[in-house]
Amino acid sequence: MGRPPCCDKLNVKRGLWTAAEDAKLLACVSKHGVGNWTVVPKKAGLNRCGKSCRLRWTNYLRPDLKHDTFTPDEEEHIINLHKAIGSRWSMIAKQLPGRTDNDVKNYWNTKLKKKLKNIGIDPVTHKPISQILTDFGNITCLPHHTGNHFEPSLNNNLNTSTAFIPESDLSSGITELAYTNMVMMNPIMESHDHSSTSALPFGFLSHFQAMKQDDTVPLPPHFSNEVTSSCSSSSSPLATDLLSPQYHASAQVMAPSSSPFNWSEFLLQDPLSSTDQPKEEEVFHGLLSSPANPTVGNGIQSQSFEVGSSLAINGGPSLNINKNLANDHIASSALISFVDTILGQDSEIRTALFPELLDGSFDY
DNA sequence: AACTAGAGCAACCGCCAGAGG
DNA sequence: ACCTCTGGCGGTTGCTCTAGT
Repeated sequence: MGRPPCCDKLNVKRGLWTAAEDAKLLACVSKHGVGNWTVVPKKAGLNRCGKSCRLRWTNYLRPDLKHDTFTPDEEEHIINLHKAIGSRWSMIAKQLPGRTDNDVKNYWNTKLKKKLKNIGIDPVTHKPISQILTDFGNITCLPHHTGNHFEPSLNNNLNTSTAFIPESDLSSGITELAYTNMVMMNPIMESHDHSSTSALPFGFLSHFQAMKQDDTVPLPPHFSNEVTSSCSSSSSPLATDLLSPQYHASAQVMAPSSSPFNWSEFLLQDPLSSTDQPKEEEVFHGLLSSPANPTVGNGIQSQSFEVGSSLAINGGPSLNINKNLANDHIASSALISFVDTILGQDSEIRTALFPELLDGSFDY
């Protein structure tokens, strides 16, 4: 048999912690340190699960935690890091001294997502919603029968995707379903002849739904709920997006200057620059090794992570993430090769998972 | 004053990888 | 080798507070 359980799960106290419990936990941790959380409740005289004690300590009682509101600098860090690595809250939190993953996650969900939506940026892809709409306009109307056929399950599966729909878009006649479909289909559609995608492929959607139900079937990166650009091409603007004047123009339009920093800066760049696409951890270490990143744990030597500082990734060319890429030749070259790589990988994934989509004989 | 809706956030849930018995 | 646990993580829930009516 395995280990004995750490506590009687049915009889431990749950819910909010009292001041007395906090004091006991603090006293215990200061006396014995943080090691084996399974014995902490017994040592501290608490009727709590060890897991609950660990959570309380790491999220609230740790002496190095900040409990004040996030600063604009911290906001910048979170947004930049989210754009780079997605919802890896623990990794993001490690870059913000005194903040926990829970803090960062809550702040993102309650404040930053809304802030981005309000200025027309999709908080998942960090792309301007106007661009998504433009792309949608290039796809001819979704047929009614398709909507009727898929609406319930699609809405069920993709509720979160519609969260960012600006009211103006809804009032202008774009339904949530259409919007959802648009966002869903856009990454795949945009690299194909738009004229051939006038109807949603039933086989494709059912394939998608089947994959959602079967964990053994790998989802293509497009369908990740929270997209991470370090491992997925979909969150990064495609080559045509990055290099087109419309992309830059729309980014400018969608980012008013009322914020303490320029929000449009979060739209245009991707930290990956090398043709040899670095692994996720390498990318993040590339971020950490920026010349200005404060030190945070794991033995990683770093200094303050300045948004706008150059990112030297994996020994490759530096990307200044705050400079306009249109004016940055080096960065543009790096991005082009990066995007080429991504497009190639994208194509492979599509061929593997949706051969019918790439087969000219496929009949919708 | 009472009610309601929304925001904020602490805590829980469930999954995973690695480790212990 | 197998089973079960721990620790860590991201996602979600539900309670509390506050502002608006």
